[in-house]
Amino acid sequence: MDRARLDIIRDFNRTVTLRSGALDESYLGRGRPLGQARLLFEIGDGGRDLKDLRQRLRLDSGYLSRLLASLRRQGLVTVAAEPTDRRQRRAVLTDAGRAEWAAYDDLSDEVARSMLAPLSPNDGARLVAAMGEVRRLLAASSVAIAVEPPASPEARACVAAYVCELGRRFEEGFDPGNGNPTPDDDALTPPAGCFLVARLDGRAVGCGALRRLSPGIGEIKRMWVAPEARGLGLSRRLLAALEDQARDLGFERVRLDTNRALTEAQALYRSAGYRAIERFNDNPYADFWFEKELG
Amino acid sequence: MDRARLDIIRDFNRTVTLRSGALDESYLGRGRPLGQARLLFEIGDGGRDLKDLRQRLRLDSGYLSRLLASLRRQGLVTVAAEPTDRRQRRAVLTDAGRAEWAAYDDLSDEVARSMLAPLSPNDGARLVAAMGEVRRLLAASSVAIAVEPPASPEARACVAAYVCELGRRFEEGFDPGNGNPTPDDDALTPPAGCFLVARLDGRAVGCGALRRLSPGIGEIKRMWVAPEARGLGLSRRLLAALEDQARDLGFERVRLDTNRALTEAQALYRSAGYRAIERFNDNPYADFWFEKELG
DNA sequence: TCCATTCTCTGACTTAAGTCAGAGAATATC
DNA sequence: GATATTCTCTGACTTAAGTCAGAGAATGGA
Repeated sequence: MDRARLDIIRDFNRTVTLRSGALDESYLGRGRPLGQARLLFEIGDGGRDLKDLRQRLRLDSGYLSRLLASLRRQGLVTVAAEPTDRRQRRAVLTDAGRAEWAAYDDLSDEVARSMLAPLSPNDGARLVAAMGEVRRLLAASSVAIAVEPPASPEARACVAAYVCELGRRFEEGFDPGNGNPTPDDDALTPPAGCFLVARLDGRAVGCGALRRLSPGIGEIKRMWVAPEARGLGLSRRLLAALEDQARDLGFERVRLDTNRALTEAQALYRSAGYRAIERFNDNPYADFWFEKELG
Repeated sequence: MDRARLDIIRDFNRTVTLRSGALDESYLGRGRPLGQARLLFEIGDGGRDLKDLRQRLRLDSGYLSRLLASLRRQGLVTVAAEPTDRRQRRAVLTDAGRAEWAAYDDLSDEVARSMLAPLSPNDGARLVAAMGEVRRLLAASSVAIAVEPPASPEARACVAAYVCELGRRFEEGFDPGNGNPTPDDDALTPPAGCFLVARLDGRAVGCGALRRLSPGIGEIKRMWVAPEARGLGLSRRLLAALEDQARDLGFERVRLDTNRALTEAQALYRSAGYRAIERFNDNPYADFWFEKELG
């Protein structure tokens, strides 16, 4: 049973990498090594910071430098310092570079089209649907959730995005300083509490915090998932991970509050075994309060 | 609309090659270059002919030779001449080689497992289902159908498999020499007729023949799809390709006969627009006769 | 202001991967 | 029995890809 499933996945990995390797080969058709082609394509229409490129393509800085030099020699790219921070540099495509980019873009389309072409319309639609599903679920399965210091830049960015989103969604707006004191970093650091960050390929795409409310009771705060990572079942995993942390930190139950505008959050809490309780704080933005006994 | 579908496919290609690259990386973890690791894995438990290995992994013969030499130096592989044809050689794993093979096998399982692990049981099942579907449809889409000489070894092998299968499936057995004279190669070669072979990654997985029955009327024969390639919609594509060929060769209609045991073939012909007609030949194995007007 | 840090570049490497021509043995074909 | 063909191997290459140490400019913080 499990064997059969593993075999399907292994088969998939085998054949699909082979087929998708067709893209690499079509890229090579333009007479440029893959590394250069990928770099050119990644720089894209708007240009990109070298740091960004290095992270995305996982390149050694020396190697990137050399690849760029060769694209520059071909007249496809210019590199200039950022005005804001002149240590950083930014690669931008020239007109010739943009033309090459378009050619690679066309090749990508062609490969995609050639996968659909031999299939009946019905099978083609099934293929696209199945590919979308695989992509979505593989993305979901490669999200890693880990405890991180709440003061890290990524954690701060998540919280900022969270605050910004609440401001947009609450009817009454949201001012994080109003009434509900923001927990300081120590309160969100073990052993007092913790801060979880969910990462997809290194990029932070979600967070959640746990702090001590009173003896034996933890409070869950700052649960947030980036828009591009929604629909992956991530909030449910974050919630479960926070509950695991709460258990490890010795809490017997956890509480949380939420605003009436966040209907999907309420549904999540209910389906995860939370029950509505009386108001336990004076958060002016809270409309519902929940609690769960940890098993 | 089409744009959206292409983007899903491109997205899929991107992320999936990335994720399945995890397998390569895990292979590298055993301190051996990928080429060697893949070769070792491909030799497998029972050993493999070098020619076979070269085709599967698309290796230059010199390169293969060197890779094998290095595996031999590591004591993982022995290479010996085939007794039947002493130009050919066969690579076989030693005990140490088999142990390494098992280690790579475990790594493949582990990668597959790690894709399932973070998902809920429900999502895991959906992932496996979607992967199976993608694999199946990509295989279907990479089958190529082409006119080939009916005397080629691959064509002969297809016909032999076809004859063998009819022998198994007909209640009365099947003797290709009985009553129904087998068309000679010229009759299945343009401009008289043609022979189509369907190939999946170079391997012949199906065939179909067309010959002249009388002026303006062609006859379809020898339609066969290998068991491992069934369920890909291949027979429908073969039939359509034969009809295209018939049009090109100037036929106005095509006929065919079939045995009562081949129920799925009858269903195919009906759904492809064929109508039952009176007996038009004296094939002792035929129970039904069909005809289609070519548009 | 000084010092540590960040960011990019250069030089000097290593290694894997792959190509090509041709030699030599075994076999198939006429 | 001569000749062509098939199959593998060796030698001599090229190229891409990637690593590592360190230099040099710009910036941020004590």
